[in-house]
Amino acid sequence: MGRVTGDGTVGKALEVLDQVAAFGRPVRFGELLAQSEFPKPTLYRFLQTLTNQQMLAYDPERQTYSPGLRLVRLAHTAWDQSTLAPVARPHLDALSKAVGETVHLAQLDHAQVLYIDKRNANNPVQMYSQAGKVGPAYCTGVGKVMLAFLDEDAVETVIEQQSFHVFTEHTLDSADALRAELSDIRQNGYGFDREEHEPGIICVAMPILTSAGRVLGALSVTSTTSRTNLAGLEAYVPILRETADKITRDAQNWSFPDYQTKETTGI
Amino acid sequence: MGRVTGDGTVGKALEVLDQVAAFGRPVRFGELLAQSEFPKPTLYRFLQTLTNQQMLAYDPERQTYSPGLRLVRLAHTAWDQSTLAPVARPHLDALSKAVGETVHLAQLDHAQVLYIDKRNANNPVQMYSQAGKVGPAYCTGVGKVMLAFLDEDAVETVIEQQSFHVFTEHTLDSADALRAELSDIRQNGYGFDREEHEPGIICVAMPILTSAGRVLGALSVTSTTSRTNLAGLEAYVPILRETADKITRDAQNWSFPDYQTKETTGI
DNA sequence: TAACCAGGTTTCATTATTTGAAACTTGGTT
DNA sequence: AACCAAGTTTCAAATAATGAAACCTGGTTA
Repeated sequence: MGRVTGDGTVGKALEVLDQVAAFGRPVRFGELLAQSEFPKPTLYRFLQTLTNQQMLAYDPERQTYSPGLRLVRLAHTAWDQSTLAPVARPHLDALSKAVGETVHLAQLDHAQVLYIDKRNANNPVQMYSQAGKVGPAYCTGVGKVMLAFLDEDAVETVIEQQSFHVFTEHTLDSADALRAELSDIRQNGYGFDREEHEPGIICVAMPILTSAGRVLGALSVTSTTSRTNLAGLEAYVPILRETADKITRDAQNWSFPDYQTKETTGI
Repeated sequence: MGRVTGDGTVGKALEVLDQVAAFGRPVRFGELLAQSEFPKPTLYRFLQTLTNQQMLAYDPERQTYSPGLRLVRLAHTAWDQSTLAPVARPHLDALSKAVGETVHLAQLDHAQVLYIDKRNANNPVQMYSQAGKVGPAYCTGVGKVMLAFLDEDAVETVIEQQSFHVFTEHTLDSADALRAELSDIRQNGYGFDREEHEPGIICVAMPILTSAGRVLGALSVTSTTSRTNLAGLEAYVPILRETADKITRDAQNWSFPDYQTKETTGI
């Protein structure tokens, strides 16, 4: 009965779009209907509209829907305009060259980590495969360092939304464990992923903050337990900090909020 | 009065989204209003809804809208599911290594070229910067080879939509010039960009076709007139053809339409 | 200080669109 | 030939979108 989506028709249509994307593979009308809150003709019309609008692609051969090319076009602008990526790019390149390990740039989106850019030391390139990918905040290096520097009520809101799904034996599995970890991170100024998300995978992560202390994003250097250990990764902290500082500075000169106050903007 | 967008409210909202993206920079309400066909409160509400839905990001400091992070998330799925990129990736890597020049993968979207992936020989990575970018079909190598292998009525539809803006002294500036060029390309099986889009920039391009001859996309190797010439680029035709064939084959094994007939799918 | 103004936001009766139960098609199967 | 699952269309009722006008609000000018 009550409102389900908010934001009227547009919100509902976008919910359908998310639903299609969530399948992660081309999906049939019936499959969507089975788990849709919308009645048949309503869902049908949304799919038609979204397909018309190229937000979905329809394969008539297989009668399946997938996210459409218009999203790729739009995301190009979004990535270039609403993320740290363009500002961070040269610094990420330099960091990658210096450390010779996989490097990530991430931002917080809702209560999740959104990967924005990546440098893969060994087989270079790859990437869109990673950019746009989302991951859990409570068990990744970048996620935890971003949470650590949110203000107190924001962090609680985000903590409530974590699933605390246990991926490995090291995964933090409760809000309290996470709070303790965040407190440590605030002390140190950086954090680790101690095989919390994937066995054998470890990383050091550094937040990117504005001069006012607001969280912009995070950087990390990732490796494996077979190649190094946490102490080894900790050696990257200075260069990570420098890189983060440079990104902060460039973001300031570019156009990020929280920077140019009314006074400096004025005239 | 008459319908403007089709697709009702959702179509209108997406039109606003496009309008914001088209600015290519954070944009204020007033600027949008000035060139919007919607009255003030209507535009206002669309912006609110889209912002709510994270399709737009609002910067309260500067009172500006930009495309939002939700697009980046959604595009990740779209790129991975509705483009040739995941199938082509290893072949593009190999091609890039072999030729040591910049390599592009593109698809046709509306009447435009949509760049899907890229390998930059010298400074590797970059990319999302390119992936999602659109370009003209009538004056790029990838654009022309894709047009050349469309069926006759499809190609005419697309030709009608070309702007024939003159970028350089070599730009094809009429439908007839383009038709002649496409005919040549059909003969050869591949095409060139002879500094038609940017002075000094040349490329060889190869279409990627299904076994039934339908256009899936195109590959190109790009260089500069200071480093090589068309004859030099033509040497890459064999490896381009091989690469395109491999992509065709893999696309077949993966899941592209026009391939698995009811018989092979059915059991 | 007061009047003014541009840019942005809200109201609310009118209008147009969305909604979904039910009926209908279609292609494939018993 | 009857049946069935999956997808598509209809149409009156319910709902949401619309936009002219009024209203804020912070900054600027007289």
